[in-house]
Amino acid sequence: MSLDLETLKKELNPEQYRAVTSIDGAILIIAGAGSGKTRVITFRIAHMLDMGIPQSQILALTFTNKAAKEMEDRVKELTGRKLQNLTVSTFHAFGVRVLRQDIDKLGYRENFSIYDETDRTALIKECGRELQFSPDAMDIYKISQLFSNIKTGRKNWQGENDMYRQLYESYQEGLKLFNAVDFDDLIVLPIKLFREHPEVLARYRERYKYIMVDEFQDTSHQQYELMHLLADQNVAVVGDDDQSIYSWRGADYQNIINFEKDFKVTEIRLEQNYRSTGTILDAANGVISHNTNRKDKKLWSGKGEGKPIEIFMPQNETEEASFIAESIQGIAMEDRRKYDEFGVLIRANTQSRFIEEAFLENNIPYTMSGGTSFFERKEIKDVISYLRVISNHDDDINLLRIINVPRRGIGRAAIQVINDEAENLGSTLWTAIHSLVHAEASPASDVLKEDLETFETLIESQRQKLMSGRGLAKKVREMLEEIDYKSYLVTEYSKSEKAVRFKLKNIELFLEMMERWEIDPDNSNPSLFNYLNRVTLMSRDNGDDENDKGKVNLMTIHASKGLEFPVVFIAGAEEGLIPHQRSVDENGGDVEEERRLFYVAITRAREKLLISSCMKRRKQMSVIECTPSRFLDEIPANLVEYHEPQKELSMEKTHDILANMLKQFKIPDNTDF
DNA sequence: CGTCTCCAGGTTTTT
DNA sequence: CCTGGAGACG
Repeated sequence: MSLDLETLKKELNPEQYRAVTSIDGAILIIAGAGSGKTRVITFRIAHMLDMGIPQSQILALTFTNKAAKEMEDRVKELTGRKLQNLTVSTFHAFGVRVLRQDIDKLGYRENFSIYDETDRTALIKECGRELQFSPDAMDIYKISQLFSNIKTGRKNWQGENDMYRQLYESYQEGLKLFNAVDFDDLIVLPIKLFREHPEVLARYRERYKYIMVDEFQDTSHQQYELMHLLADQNVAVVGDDDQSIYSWRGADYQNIINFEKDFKVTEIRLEQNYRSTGTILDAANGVISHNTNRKDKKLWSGKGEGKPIEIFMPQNETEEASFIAESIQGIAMEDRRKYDEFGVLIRANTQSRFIEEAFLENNIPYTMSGGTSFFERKEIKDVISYLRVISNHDDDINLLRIINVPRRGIGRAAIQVINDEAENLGSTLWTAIHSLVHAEASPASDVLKEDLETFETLIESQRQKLMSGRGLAKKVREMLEEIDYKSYLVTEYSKSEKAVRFKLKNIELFLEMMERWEIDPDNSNPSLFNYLNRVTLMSRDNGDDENDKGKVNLMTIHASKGLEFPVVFIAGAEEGLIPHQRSVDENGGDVEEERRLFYVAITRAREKLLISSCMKRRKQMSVIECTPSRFLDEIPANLVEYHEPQKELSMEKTHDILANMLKQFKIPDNTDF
């Protein structure tokens, strides 16, 4: 398509047109939900290219791989160009790019490992053991969060935190020794690099003249800092403070205010919603208006009023699941909709289990994105760990993971020996193993020596193969055969043949994905190192694909941001789930972020929105009575069609809840059930 | 010393 | 369901 101004004027509304054609200077685009944000961004890039700006000067930063990929695809489609020099990437992936070039200046070696949450916890545990922290005193999850906050400057050492200071230092030393970086480092280290080496920064500033940041409300201070360092003057950020849902990860939509302070900003507001019916939009507006701390917006829709929002109250999560499955089948039939037009949104991954079961039972194809990510499955992690060790011998954490998988006689006592040796040498485990095998006076027994040598030879020979030449997937397949991973799975899961088959299938899937990546013509360098970096950053994102066509989309609300579906179910709209109990507890009763989350969920829907709130739900081992989410009360009652519970199973309590709901919603007389 | 077996306990959201 | 630990066995 030619993108002369005439065409743009026709294709876009006046505000969108302004956003697309304002290329110079600092622009803040406040883009309400469904206001055509992605369209604006892609047109903007296409327009810049059309104006003769070289693609290499453009840097577009997003938060998820999905968003980055979508943006890139859409620009390519729109311009019909290959655009191999256009940089569209997540903040973290951009960090990797920077570090890949110059990490040696920070004292790391170039084949560094990136540690995901699993590796990170393993390392913290390891350090904790060395420092003799009692295991009970360690809430790993909390410590991990604390470390993240410390590293990104959100918290200082004070009060009771201080007891973990030594642990943190040991954690940091570990990372450095293993030549590994964690997710926070991917932002923090580039900043450090740019600060300490202005000549490196200058190179990037010279190259990227036009910067764009999507989902700006989700930037952390660090990410803002990184952007600020890079940005000269032409920087456009796009965001919506009402959709800020990552504050627990350091996102701070106050960055919008910082941005206005640090740059001479032109603000453009996109307030026309092209996505949802009037009913859905009014519901969303009704909910979000209860938040006090926000930029006031008036989103409006040109679409008709649409159908009312339906609220259901299943007895429990099993019934909720089958209700959702059956409704999807019903609506698909009645409205002639394909399965991929449905989105089922949940607050927590744990909710997925029952819904997945119901889908399986009813033969509904679905994809679940998020959850225990594919790449975090044990069998996949094992393969990746092998590759990591092969790529970076000093990666102790991954070495420990696979040194006895499949079992090769290197158990706890052997590892103790290796550990001691490493401590003596002040080295990594790999070096210690080498020393134990080859040193004259080795503290290792002959048997152990032999086992260790076999392991060392295995890794070395695989390294020879995998680090050069093509055919990565094929070589990995051969490696798995050599270690006979299949037999390992068979013995390990001897009780469940089904589990074995499932795991083998996952590995097969993994290898196929790897192969596809490898032969992708856009992929200029299919090396092992590049693959590993990519895979770690992808960890949560499913390998999306064409695979999802024709399937119901099941996902957390967080994962649904930026997406839309003709029909949306929100499951588990109960107090304690949304707003989540932990969020309420941790924020001293402040539920504004949870409300934004609910707002995001509602605004995913184009035409039809169904919400369910269970009467009871299993929680840990017991069944608890549930109260409908307070946010349901914030939806204007005239937009809602309320369905009574289908079966009268329980007693007074149910009636109380019902009576409450009746008061809120004034059931229309024609609710027949 | 390594492996196997069995049981308990635990799940907010993600790059 | 899946991990991690304790304890028995070879």
